[in-house]
Amino acid sequence: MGLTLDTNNTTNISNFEDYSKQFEYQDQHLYNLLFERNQDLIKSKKVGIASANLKKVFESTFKLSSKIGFHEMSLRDLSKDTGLSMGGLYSCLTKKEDIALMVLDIVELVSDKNNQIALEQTDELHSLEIAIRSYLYSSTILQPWFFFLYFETRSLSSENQIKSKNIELTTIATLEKIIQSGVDKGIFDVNSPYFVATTILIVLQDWYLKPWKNKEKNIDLEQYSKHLFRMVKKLLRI
Amino acid sequence: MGLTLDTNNTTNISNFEDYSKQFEYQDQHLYNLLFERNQDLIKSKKVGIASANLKKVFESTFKLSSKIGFHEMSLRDLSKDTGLSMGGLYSCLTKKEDIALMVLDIVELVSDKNNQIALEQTDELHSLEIAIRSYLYSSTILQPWFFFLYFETRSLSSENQIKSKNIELTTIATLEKIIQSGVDKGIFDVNSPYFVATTILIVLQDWYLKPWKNKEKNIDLEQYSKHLFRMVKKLLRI
DNA sequence: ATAAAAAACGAGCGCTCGCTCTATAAATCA
DNA sequence: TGATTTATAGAGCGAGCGCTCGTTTTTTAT
Repeated sequence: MGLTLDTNNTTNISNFEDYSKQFEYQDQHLYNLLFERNQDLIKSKKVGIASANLKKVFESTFKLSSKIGFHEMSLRDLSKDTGLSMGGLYSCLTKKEDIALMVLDIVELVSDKNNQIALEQTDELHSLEIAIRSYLYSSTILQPWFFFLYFETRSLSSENQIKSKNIELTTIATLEKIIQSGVDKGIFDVNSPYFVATTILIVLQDWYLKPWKNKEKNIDLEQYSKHLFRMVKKLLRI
Repeated sequence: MGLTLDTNNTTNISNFEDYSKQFEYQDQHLYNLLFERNQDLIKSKKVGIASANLKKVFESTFKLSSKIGFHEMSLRDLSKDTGLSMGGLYSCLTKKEDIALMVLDIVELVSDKNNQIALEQTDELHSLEIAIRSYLYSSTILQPWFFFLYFETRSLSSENQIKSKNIELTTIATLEKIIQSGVDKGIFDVNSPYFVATTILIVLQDWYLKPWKNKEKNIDLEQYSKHLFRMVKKLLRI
């Protein structure tokens, strides 16, 4: 806070490496942010200790729950894998569900930012490219977070399930809005902007939900991004 | 068995109503089939009683687990919702996981049949249309089954997780094979048959995974099917 | 060096889980 | 009708759950 350098809005989105360098929701920054945004849940006083523990908690949670699910992962499993005692765990949590809540918070934050960046552009095709890249890049860096939220939404309260669902609907609506704008200008030719928007989103999701599919086929991030953008242009008759 | 009339291979796939009439994996037939295929797990001797109980078990399981997840659904919840006692439940199960195993079995069976039908066709574009329709139609009738398997694969043993994953990979491979065949004949023009195949699959999955999205937008099965097929033609430059 | 504050520890609490098992009821057969 | 098989009931079992809390260890301030 205060010293963050990239409050300017010229987000570099042309390649993953540069994007990754200026992406603020990762590593130390991410866990410090979690500490700041959840001080009501966290007993620890010092940011350094709390965020080190949070780091362990999330890394182990993603590791364990990706195989067996969040509910099947016990806090004793988590304690063993993090190396923290039960007390240690509960110094940065008030209850198990808090883990899922914090994931929701971060994914929501990043998704909103992605949508916002896409809508700032003036050229519609470029806008779609920006949307695709920022979504792919951020969900690559935060893959376990996006994956977790998708599969564990049902572990949340119904209020928060709606919140999670709305992240998806908002992104579709953002894409649809851009496409519709291009249709209105006569740049795009498409029957159903909604169908194209929802298709883009699920292809974006497939990237972080089933990374093994692309690993098996040796498709890397840049190839995937180009495939998708080429597909979008076909669907929009560009 | 024996009296099933549609062992001929002229499966009617041109509209949902006709397809639904001759689709054998539903209602009484489905639960009788489950009884026959899992007699090692089922204590009940009489098919009528066993399949009536299985029907209750699966309907309640899908209802309860779709909201909170399979593992979070306790057998006491299930007992209450089905109206069966614990003993009644365990007359058609040997353990909770059996429910998930039987879902895997049915979805695998139906998916294999879908792939087989698609590969029987000679014309590639028609073949894709058949694949899309049969997948959409069957997953509409068995929506809770397909949905359950997708979200509860992680409740299965790692051996069965692989089985579940392979259903998906086999379907993609089937679609890719058809597309590649069309490319070889010069009918289709496409960069990556695999990418188109995987995109088709995830759009098919979106239909049964997020039915509320299409309900909200008043998109029915026929519209969805046409949208998807039109998209496929665009991607294949037809 | 000493006192105060913060963090880590982990046994243990109350409870719910999947599952079993015996007693009872219902259906089927002789 | 009586005998036998089949199905249902649901209390109870041990294990494991999320979470707490008195205690100990470590850090920080004086």
